[in-house]
Amino acid sequence: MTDQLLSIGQIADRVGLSVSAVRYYDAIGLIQTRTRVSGKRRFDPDTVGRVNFVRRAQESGFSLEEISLILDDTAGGWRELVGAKLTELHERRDRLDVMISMLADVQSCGCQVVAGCDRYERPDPC
Amino acid sequence: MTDQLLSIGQIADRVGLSVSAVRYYDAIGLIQTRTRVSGKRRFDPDTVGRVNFVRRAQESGFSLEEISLILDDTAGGWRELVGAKLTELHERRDRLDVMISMLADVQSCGCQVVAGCDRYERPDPC
DNA sequence: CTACGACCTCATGTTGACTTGATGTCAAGG
DNA sequence: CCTTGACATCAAGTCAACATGAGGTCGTAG
Repeated sequence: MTDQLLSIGQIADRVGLSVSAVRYYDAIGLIQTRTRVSGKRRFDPDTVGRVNFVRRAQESGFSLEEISLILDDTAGGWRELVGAKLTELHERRDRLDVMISMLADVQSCGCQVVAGCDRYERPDPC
Repeated sequence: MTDQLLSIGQIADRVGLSVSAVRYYDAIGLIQTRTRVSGKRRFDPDTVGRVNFVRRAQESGFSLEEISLILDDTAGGWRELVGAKLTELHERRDRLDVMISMLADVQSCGCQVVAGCDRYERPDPC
């Protein structure tokens, strides 16, 4: 066994990120280097889970700064933040639904070019 | 009546964008200046609808370049593009749902700090 | 001994979607 | 006639989230 600490390359591999991205996360304090072995970073294994969370949160539109706040806030303020974000995500999903049906609508019309089609504005046929 | 063409300021007001943003859209060919009156841009009124579409599409994660393609492609390729985007949007919505339930889950746990909570990784309680 | 691969730092480049600043033009109102 | 406000151009700045490149350090394999 290689000790349970992970190198930056191992972290990168396990989460599907580049080494430089992981280094960046470290630099901005999103993750923490547990210790160094002759200058090289060694991470706690649970960093993998943390970074995976980061990636999922990013996909949902959170900035790295927001994610940092949510993950590490110890004052309890994160609950409020998460609540606000949830509202935002619900709105986002609603808009996404609108967009989806609108696109589906546009796609199923007979128009040659979308710019000339009114389905992207009104619900009536072209 | 002021003639039906709109100034850049009027466009900006109606879509809730800055004048410089509209100018930018013009510069990259996303919208078109119909004509100029002593150097000043005059737009077709339907530009408003077009820009509104642009904003909505942006909210759903399209880049301006993609939006341009979708709006103006005359070769019919846009249908395919829109189809691909629809698939993408569905995936996005699914991930959003996952994220929403995960966040809701995390929020409703008793943890002091999210980083120490495992709900963002597994479905079991903290 | 040397080469290699993985790591290091620090500085700078990249992309998208704008914004900001400097400087100039133009028509209308007082 | 002069000022004002809306417009114009062009260059450069901004922000996030990295990527890239130069130059140096390690430990190990051959």
